[in-house]
Amino acid sequence: MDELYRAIADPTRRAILDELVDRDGQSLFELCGRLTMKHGIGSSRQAISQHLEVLESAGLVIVEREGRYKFHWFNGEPLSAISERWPAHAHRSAES
Amino acid sequence: MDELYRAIADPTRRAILDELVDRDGQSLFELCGRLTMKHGIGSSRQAISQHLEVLESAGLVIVEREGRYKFHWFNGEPLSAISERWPAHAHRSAES
DNA sequence: TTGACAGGCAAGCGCAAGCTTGCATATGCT
DNA sequence: AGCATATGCAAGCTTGCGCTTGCCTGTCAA
Repeated sequence: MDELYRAIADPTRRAILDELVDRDGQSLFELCGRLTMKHGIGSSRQAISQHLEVLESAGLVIVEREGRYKFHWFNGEPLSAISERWPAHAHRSAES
Repeated sequence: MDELYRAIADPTRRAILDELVDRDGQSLFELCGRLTMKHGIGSSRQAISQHLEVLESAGLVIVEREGRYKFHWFNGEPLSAISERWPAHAHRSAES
């Protein structure tokens, strides 16, 4: 459960989540290309792979192997723990 | 906006938010005591103070000085950016 | 005014995290 | 079989972060 907050703490990993929401089921190479093009991220393939491991262990990305390819899907379910933990509205009640 | 994710990445800062939700308007000393008692956090006063700076710059904690005291309020509004950015439900549609 | 109390500032340490590099494994095509 | 493709593994480096330590500032009461 601690992995969730660590996972979304990195801007590159957040961009990966954005990309997967935009187009689900991408492979590692596909992700690397689109991250470079659309998000200006110049990290190596291994770096992205390590990010995906973190996202997977947090449950935010679901992986499915198919031959020599590895496809990734976004899963936003773990994020609900955040809005359930803290109220999203301002807690400070209006007082003079 | 990047500060939000960094702020909730640390378990001690998350405990501080929990504490402020539980009892709003605490001072620094009060927070240190309750964090030690209820959450088993043995960090020094300076450490907690630095955490509060991070939370404040993320907009998650609102500060109000009163004499020599400094009171802290929880503000959950910035958290809404998370649920607005990614869908909380599973994105992978059932297939096969 | 003196002293106690609440908090701030800044330098330094140790560890974890992100990234790179180099090599290894596995799948598919010809 | 042989080679290119797609990904995995592991060691090493560097930066950032959380924390401590020591001293300074500001506020209130006696």
